[in-house]
Amino acid sequence: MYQTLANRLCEALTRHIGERYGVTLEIALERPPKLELGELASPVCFELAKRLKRAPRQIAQEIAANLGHVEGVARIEVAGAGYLNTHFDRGAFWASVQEEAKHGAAPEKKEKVIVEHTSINPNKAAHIGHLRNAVLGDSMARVLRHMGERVQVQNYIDNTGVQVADAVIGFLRVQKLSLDQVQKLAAQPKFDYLCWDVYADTTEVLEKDQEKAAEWRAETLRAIEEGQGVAAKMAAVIANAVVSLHLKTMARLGIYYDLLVRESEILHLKFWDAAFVELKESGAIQYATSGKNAGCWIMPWSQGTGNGEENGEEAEAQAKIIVRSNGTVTYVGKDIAYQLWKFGLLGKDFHYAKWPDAPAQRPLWATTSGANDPEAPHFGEAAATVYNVIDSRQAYLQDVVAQGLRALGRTREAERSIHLSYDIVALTPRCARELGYELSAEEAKKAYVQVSGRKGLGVKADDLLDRLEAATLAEVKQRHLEMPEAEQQRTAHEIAVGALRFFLLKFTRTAIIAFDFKDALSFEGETGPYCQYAVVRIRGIRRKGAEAASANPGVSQTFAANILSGAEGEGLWESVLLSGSLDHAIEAAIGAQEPAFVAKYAFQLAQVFNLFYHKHRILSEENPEKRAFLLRLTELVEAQLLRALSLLGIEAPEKM
RNA sequence: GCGCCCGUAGCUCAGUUGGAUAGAGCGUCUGCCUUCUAAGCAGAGGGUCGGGAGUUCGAAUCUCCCCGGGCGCGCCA
Repeated sequence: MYQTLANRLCEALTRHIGERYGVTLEIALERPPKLELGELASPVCFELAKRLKRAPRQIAQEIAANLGHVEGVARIEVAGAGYLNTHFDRGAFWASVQEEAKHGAAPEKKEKVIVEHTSINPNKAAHIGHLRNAVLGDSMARVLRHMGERVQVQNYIDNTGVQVADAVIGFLRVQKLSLDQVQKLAAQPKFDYLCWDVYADTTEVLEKDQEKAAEWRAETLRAIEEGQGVAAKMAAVIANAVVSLHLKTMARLGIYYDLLVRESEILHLKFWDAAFVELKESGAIQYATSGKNAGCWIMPWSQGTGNGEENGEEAEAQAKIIVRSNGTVTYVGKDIAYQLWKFGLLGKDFHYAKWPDAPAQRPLWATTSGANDPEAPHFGEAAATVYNVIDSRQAYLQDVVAQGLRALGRTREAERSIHLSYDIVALTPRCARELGYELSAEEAKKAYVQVSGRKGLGVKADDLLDRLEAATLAEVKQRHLEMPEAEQQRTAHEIAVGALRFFLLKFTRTAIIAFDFKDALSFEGETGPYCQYAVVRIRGIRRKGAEAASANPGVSQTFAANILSGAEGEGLWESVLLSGSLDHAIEAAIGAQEPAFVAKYAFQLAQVFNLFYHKHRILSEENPEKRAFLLRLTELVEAQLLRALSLLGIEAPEKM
C-alpha cells in the first residue's frame, strides 16, 4: 500500500509541477527520519528552487496549498528548508491494507521469465557457496512469481565437463574401480560425499603429474563427448547420481526446479552448430588467420577505455576465443548457444523426459537426446527476461555472452540477460581450522579463507543442515516436552531452514560472507528464527483469543483512525504502516534484484511487532472494540510477515 | 598493466535513484519472566563513514587522486 501511495503522490506532483511551473523533473520521494514528520516526503522543491530561482520553502508552501486532494493523503506540510511532508490518512490506510493483505500473488503475466540457478558441477557434494546461489535464485524466483511473472526455474548440469571427467579419472584410474563397482557406490545415500573426497584426492594426484593429467583428461573428455566406452558410462552414472543427491539437498531447503538442462544435450543435439552458423553469418565472430589466435574463431572484445581503435596486439590479446584451433568450442561458446535457446533465438529445441529421481513436490523435467515425452511443457518457448544466478567471478564471461547477443543484433535480449551476480561464501580462518584444514601463516592472518572443491575444503550443505537441525531440535525439546516427536522434528526443521536461508539472504549480493558456525547457528537477533518467533507469538495470541475473537465487534474505520491518531497511536501506527509497506520492499527488491531487502523488511516488521507486543496486553484489553482492533492488527502483521518470509522460502511453525 | 567489487561502531553488516540528528545485529555493562512463549524487551556505552581534493543549497552516496583488501583478464570450465 505504501508503494501505491508513493506512486499516487509522485503522479500528482509531476502533473502539478508540470502544469504550474512548466517543469518536468524526477520526483524524489523518501521516508522522513521521524514519524512526526509524516510517512512520505519529497525534497523536490530544492531542485525546483534552483530552476525557478526562488526560495524552496516558498515554493513548497505554494505546492502544499495548491496540489489538491490526493487519495489516501490527509495533509501535506512544509518542513525544514522546504520539504514537502505527506501525512497519510491513517484510517484509510488501515482499511486499504486490510483489503490488500487478503490478496495473494498478482495475476500471472503472459511473458515468460527464466531464472537459472544452482548449476553445480555434478561431481561432488554441494557446499555452502552453492547454497547461497540456490537460495538467492529461489528467493528471486519466489519474488518474481509473487509479482505475477511466469517463472521457469532451470538448473544447468555440466555433465560433460572437466570436473566430471576428473571424477571419472579418480574412480577409474586412481581408485582403479570398475563401472560395476562405481554403480554400486552411486546407489549409496552419501555418494556425493564420497565423490567429494575422491575428487580432492584426484586433483592432488593430477597436479603432481601434469602430463599424465592432460592425457587422461583429453582422453576422458573425448570419450564423454562421443558417449562411447566405460568412461562415458561412468560419467553418466556419477553425474546422474550426484544430481539426484543435489536435488535432495536442495529439497531440504524447499528449493525445486522445473527443468534440468544438461550439457550433454547441448552437445548431442548440435545446439552449438546452430549458434555457430548464426555467429559466423552475422560477423559476430571472426576467423583469425594470423597472430597468436591463428586458426581460432574469436569474438572481438574491447575492455576498458573503449577508444575503438586500439593497436592490433592489444585487440588480439583481448579477443575472446570461441572456437579453438582444433575445432572444439569453448565454454563461453556453449553458453552463448544456451542463452540463445533461452530467448528462443536458436531455432532448435531439446527433447524432454521426466527426471526419474525427483523430489515429489514438483514435477521435474530434464533435457534428453532420446525420445521426447509429448506430455512435457513447452520449455522451448522464448523467455522475455533471463536471470542467471552466477557468482561475481564470472562477470567477464557473462559480459561476453551478452556481447554475443548484441553482435547478433539482439540488443533487447542482451539487456534482458541479467547476471544476478553475488560474491562468494568463504570461511573464517577459525572455521577452516575447525574443519581440520591446516592454515598457512598467510591464510591465518586473513579475514577469510576461500572454499575449494579441489582441495576438499568447504562446509558441505547437508552437514550444515544436519548441525542446524540437531541444534534446533535440542532447543525445541527443551521448550516443548509435550510436543509429539514428529512435530518436534518438523518444527526443528522449519527453524533450521529459517536460520540458514535468512543467514544467506540478509547480506546484500556484493558482500563476501565469511562463514562461521557460530553466526550461522545463531537464533537470536537479526535471524530467521527471530522473525519466526514473532509469528509464533501471534499464533499463541490467536489460539488463546479464538473464542474472544468471535464475540468481538468489528472494527470501524473511524475507531481505527481515532486510535491510530491518538496519544498512544504512534507505536500502533508504526506497525500498521510497516505492515502496509511490503509492496514497497518488494518493489525495491526487484528493482535492485536484491532479495536481501525482503529479509530486512521481515526483520523490521518482526521488530516493530515485538515492540508493540511488549507495550500492549491484547487479550486482557478491557475495551472490546480496542481489543478487536489490537487483534486485527496482530493478524495483519502475521499475514504480511508470513508473506515476506514465504518469499524468502521460510515457513513459520505453530510453536517454537 | 587493464577491468570489476569492497573499505561505515570492538566484530558482522544495512543505508534503492545525492536530502533532515548516519542505523541494525552480535559482543560488553545494567535492568525486566506469578501476565498473550525471555529464541523476547528496555537502557547505557560505542563513529575523523579508509585519506585528500572537487561538484552541490546539501555528499557515506557523484567526480578525480591516493592508501588498503578481494576478484577477474587461459586455445580451463
